[in-house]
Amino acid sequence: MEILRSYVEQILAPALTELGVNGDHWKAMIAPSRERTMGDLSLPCFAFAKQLGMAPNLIAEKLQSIIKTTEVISEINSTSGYLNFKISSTWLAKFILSGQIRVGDATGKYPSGKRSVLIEHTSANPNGPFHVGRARNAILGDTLVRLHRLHGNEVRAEYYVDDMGKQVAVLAWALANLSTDRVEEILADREPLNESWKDKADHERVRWYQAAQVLRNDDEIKNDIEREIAAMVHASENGDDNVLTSFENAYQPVLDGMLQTLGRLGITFDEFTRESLFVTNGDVAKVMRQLSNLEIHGIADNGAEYLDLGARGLKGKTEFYFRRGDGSSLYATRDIAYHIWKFKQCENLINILGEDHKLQSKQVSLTLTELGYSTPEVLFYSFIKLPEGKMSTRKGNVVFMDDLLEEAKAHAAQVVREIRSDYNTEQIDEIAEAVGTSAVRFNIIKVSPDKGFTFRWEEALSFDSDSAPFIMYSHTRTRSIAKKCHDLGVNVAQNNDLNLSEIPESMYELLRIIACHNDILARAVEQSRPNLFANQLLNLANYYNGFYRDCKVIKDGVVNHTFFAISEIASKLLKSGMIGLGITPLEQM
RNA sequence: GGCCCCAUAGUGUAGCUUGGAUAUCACACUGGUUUGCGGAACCAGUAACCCGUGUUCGAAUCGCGGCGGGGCCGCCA
Repeated sequence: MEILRSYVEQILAPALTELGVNGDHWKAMIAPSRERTMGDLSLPCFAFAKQLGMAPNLIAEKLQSIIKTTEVISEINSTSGYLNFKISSTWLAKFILSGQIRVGDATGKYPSGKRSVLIEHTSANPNGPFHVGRARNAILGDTLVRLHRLHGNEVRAEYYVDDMGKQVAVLAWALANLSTDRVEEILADREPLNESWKDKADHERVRWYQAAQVLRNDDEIKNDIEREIAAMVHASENGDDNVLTSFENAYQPVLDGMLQTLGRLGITFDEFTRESLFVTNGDVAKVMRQLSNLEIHGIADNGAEYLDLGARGLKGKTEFYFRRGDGSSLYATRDIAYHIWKFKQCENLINILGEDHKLQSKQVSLTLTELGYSTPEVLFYSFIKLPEGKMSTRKGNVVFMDDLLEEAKAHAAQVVREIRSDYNTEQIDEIAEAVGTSAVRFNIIKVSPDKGFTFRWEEALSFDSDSAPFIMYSHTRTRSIAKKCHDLGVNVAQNNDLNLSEIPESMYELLRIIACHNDILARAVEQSRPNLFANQLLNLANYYNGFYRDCKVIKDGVVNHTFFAISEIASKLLKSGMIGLGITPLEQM
């Protein structure tokens, strides 16, 4: 609870001086109390023991006896070497009711101009539909975009489109050379295309991609195919317009289909940047010339060039190749050109990458440093597995995001139908869509990014626990109460009608969690850990429910203005926080 | 084989940077309350620091060594 910090320091300073503690290094030691019942901020006294020749618990007790409570700090206690400070409920209520807690807006309407960041996320190869593993990137990335905006940062969300290279070439080759019948013949032993997606290009065209992958393993013809594909790749890397156009015709409908899926999850981008740009505009050639002049530069027998990053602390395989023997560039080389370009757009970069990109990302960063540029922050995430092993678009053992969203929606509709028999089909459909997509997002962001997990249908479709629907329901309840107040002719709580003489425990608890709300948001943003804020929103919803139980906003047809004002503040924080996580706030559900 | 990441109750998670309280919070589970300003609610209880070792008055936290899970080690992307 950072709002309390300066007040604690203020009363602590003279007391510590009196005891004989000099300097202000103790300020850094003040930390949130471990348990809420003890206090809000605590000072561990162990570090003073040696200097003062006193036991820590005696120091804490001594300090407690010296320090007097204030209007802000209503309780000071000492337990086993800790001095605990608890915030005054009355002061806190006044503070919060005076509107001093920033609500924020995750859609970016009210940037504070604090910081401007360019977040690149997703950037999936446009060769097939999203499966839940690939979608972790998009969901984490988009949530980070939203949380930065909620925090007040200006954000540009960017998708780097891989419009050249082998994966796209394979797709283009297949579409040009294989008939529909031929594709189905090759994939005869696999699951057929799900009828629901037969007009969605990402689902449709991935079969061409998969069929081509099968043929590339066929000993009789693979050499011919490989030669044709290599020629296309080579041409694309030299900026051949015809080939790049054929690539675009192949992948763009696929990308559109993929973006349609993301759109359903509320994920959009401000900018799409194509990899080929840096080949055609000469940036890549320029970067390669610069790299060739570096001290750590080396040349292989066939003319391929690399940097020896071992000289810069890289362990394991230290040669980082940036130019092939035939003079063409590699993916990482183009990525360096892309980063240099990104730094011209914005000085703070964040990338969201799968853990398989760790080495690559390290190589890019070391090289950028070598060239005198700064480096991006990177959020790495582990993969989502299936109980039977890892997912692979190539092999076809995946759970498609489109299928998951449909299942989640169907499940949500079933629950709503049971609970709200009076809703019509249209209402149920709208609620089910919001609940289904929100639940899917939340189940992914509540897990720490660096931990892998196994996808289970049962868990993905579970709404009854620590889930988005729980938060959504609390928010809906706040709206329902506000509507009732409105019906009673009370639209806004009257400030002069507030009564703070008696503050119930559960209201105090809600106020305390509200007071920490933006501390948690700041930490989630600074450390790129959306799961921290997901947990905060769950807590907020929980404490609101406790408040709701004990503090009746409307009793016997009369509105309690104090409770109503608190309820409305919680409602706003819930709503802005939900949008920050990509959960859809509803008026009724 | 080499390098990197992860490991806290049944599940998820905080704490680890800067060692110090009875290890946080939520869900699940068990028991209870309650017919509600929306019960998708509330209250209570059970339950965990991967193993070993070192440093220390004190280790979830720091060092070393293991086990387990994941990733990487292409002139692929």
